[in-house]
Amino acid sequence: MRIVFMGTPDFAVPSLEGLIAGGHQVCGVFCQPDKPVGRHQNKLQAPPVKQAALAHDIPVFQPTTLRDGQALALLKELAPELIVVAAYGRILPEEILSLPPKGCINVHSSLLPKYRGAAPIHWAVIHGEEETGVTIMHMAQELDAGDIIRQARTPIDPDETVEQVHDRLAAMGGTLVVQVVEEIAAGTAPRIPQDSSQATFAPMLSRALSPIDWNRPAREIHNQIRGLTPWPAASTDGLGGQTVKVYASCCPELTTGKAPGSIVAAGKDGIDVACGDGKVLRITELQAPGSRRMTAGDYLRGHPVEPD
RNA sequence: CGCGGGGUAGAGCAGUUGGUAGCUCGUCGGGCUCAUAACCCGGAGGUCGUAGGUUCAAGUCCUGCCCCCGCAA
Repeated sequence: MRIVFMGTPDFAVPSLEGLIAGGHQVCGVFCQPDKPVGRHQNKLQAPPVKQAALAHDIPVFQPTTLRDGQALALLKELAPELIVVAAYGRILPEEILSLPPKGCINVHSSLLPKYRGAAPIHWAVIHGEEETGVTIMHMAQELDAGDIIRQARTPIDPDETVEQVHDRLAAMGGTLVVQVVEEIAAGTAPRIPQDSSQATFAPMLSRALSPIDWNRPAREIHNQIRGLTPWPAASTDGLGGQTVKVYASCCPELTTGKAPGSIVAAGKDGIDVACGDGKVLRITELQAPGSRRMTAGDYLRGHPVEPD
């Protein structure tokens, strides 16, 4: 099938490559403009999808807006039968949604109608969900509200990080989207309306989510930590008077009578902190200001932490 | 030139006004112990990121370069 692909970050790459490997004619790729990424210089970096597209000699387009008519004209020229969108990061106007004869489909990393929005994987982990998945849907005007074509499910391990889940879902999306495109070509694709009354929203992350509230249960803090790594990362300012970012933790089945936030123990296995439910959260990987990310054991050699 | 922090032993850190390079952990050897991630004694391991400069003397002051990190994205 003749397809235009729209996507930007890592998550979208397996979908693009799946379509290419599936023998489809990807006649053009849209992604966000290159953005400065340099620390000291204003270097621009091509998004992962652009790099993948160029590696396959597919034309790449990076419009700053889809609403000035140029994007529409360009798409008419490309004349795709279908547009496939995966984490493009931009809302498609109605005139584009209605352009391709076979419509526009989207690869979304949650089990819709749950977790509509920009950061579905993160919020699923933060909320301690035991299962998530990918959804391929027809796109509608309302964000992530279109009719579902297919879903694939996967369990979330209680100690998995958002990065691990992300990579698995990206791969699943790449497989499932190819299957769906085949069904659309064959005219056998199902079309299941979402129950919008069950919808939840997963907004973009920000550093405002970072501070750890030790009054919360250990398990919830653990979910926060593994859901925010590596960015924006959970943080706490209790250690040695400085704010540290916490990248990894575990929940040993230990209880304590100490006040939430107190250091229960500090050793090479990690730093044990008392939580609101009387249980202990063990910090296993962290980062001090101006320093690099390291294990708790390494951190303790140069930053003595005494139990309270 | 977007702002700022930093590169010192295998790891993590300290090093005051320039004057013999230190701490904790690890490591090696020995001791104690039923035993141990415990304790005691002893040892090895660093051209202080790199290239120059100032100085009787530079980890420390000056300049260029490389790399890492935070903010910002």
